[in-house]
Amino acid sequence: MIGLVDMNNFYVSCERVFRPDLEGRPVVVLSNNDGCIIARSNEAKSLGIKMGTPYHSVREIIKQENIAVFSSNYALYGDMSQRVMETIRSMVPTLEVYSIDELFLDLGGFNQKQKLLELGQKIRKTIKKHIGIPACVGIARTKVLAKIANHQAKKSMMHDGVFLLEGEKLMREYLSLFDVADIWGIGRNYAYLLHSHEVTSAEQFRLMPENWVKKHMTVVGQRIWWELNGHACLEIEEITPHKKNICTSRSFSKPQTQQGKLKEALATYTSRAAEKLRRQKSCAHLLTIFIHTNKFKKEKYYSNTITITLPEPTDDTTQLIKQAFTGLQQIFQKGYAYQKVGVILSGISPAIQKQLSIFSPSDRDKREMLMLAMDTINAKFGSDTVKVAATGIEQDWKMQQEIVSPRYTTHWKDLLKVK
DNA sequence: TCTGGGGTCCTAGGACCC
DNA sequence: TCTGGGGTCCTAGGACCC
Repeated sequence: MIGLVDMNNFYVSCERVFRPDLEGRPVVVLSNNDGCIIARSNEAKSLGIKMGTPYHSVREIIKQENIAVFSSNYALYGDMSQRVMETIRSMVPTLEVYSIDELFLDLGGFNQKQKLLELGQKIRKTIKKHIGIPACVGIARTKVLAKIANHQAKKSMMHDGVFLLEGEKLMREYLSLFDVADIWGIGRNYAYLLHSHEVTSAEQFRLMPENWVKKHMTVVGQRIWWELNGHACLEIEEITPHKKNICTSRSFSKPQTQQGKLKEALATYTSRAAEKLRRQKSCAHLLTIFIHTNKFKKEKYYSNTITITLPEPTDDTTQLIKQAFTGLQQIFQKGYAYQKVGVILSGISPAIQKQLSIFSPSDRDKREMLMLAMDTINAKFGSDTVKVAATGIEQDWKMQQEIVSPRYTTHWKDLLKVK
């Protein structure tokens, strides 16, 4: 059996751990740059606030209903997530961290209904007690079914936050009521396709001919179909594979026209991307830069992208920034107000297999030491304690985060004061 | 005024090789 | 008239996820 633990309204719940006064009050969390709503408390959901709504379009109702608003605080959410994962790992040894607020459990050994439900409850109670985050648990034979079971656990508190979806009769009953569009792996386009063939429930999809599914939805759809029919084809992946692409980008707080500002931002994002690269002990040999103006504006839209093949795979921040700048030079055009710049590292290989070119800089060892020193200092004293000068001092292009909560758990100066 | 960011997998088609 | 067969690698685009 497979379990899916999913934190309830995770970002909102993280904020509430340190602000218990917000319990019962509607709360929302905004995306980077305070752009969209990306998390909502149940109260906010019932007020009709939709996921992904631009903040500015709901200002009125936020005021009227006295909704608490937070900028996103990933330092906090990431740390809280790790704590939850570690806590659960001590109870169930085989698990897959699927996202910041979700994990799959391998419950292979457990088969008794009662035992499964008890374990689910124990997990919920422990993370609520130890970390303060509420969660629900869905249990079923496959990942896709566990996802559906989790929906059910969340939907009605009748089940006390744990739902076991097992047995032909129960499956038929719940899958008939479950919208095909809400199945994990069925997105907007497939939902549209299925609806146009009068398939609206998960049960109807499960009864479609396999050939039809394969033909119209490729093997991806076929796997979902199998999973829905109780045959597991998606395994628990305990080890997170190394990333094949690493992307860092942000929108500016205000549109930027000067190349100098874009360079600062680009150097900053490249530094971040290089850190991610070194953390997974990899090197990249392709570097892509993209820039674009705001497509929602009336002014003429410009966007461009360039991919540079690096002379040799590298994880060196200064090398990457140098290449990024030459790329920017080529796609930057005067006279536009840019909204965003970003960098993507790809062609990723393990750092040990570095393929040295004959032109490789002779001070390689020194550079490696430098990166190691930077990472060590920044890990100990906080991000950006030391950084490359090209990232700028003022950074007045930086994204807007007006209502961000303290980083309670990761920065000494933000530690919660009790008295 | 104001619209997030970071990923994965699959397929088809072209270039190229022997 | 008639124009091989079997592969690999790469890329773009489409689908999806949180």
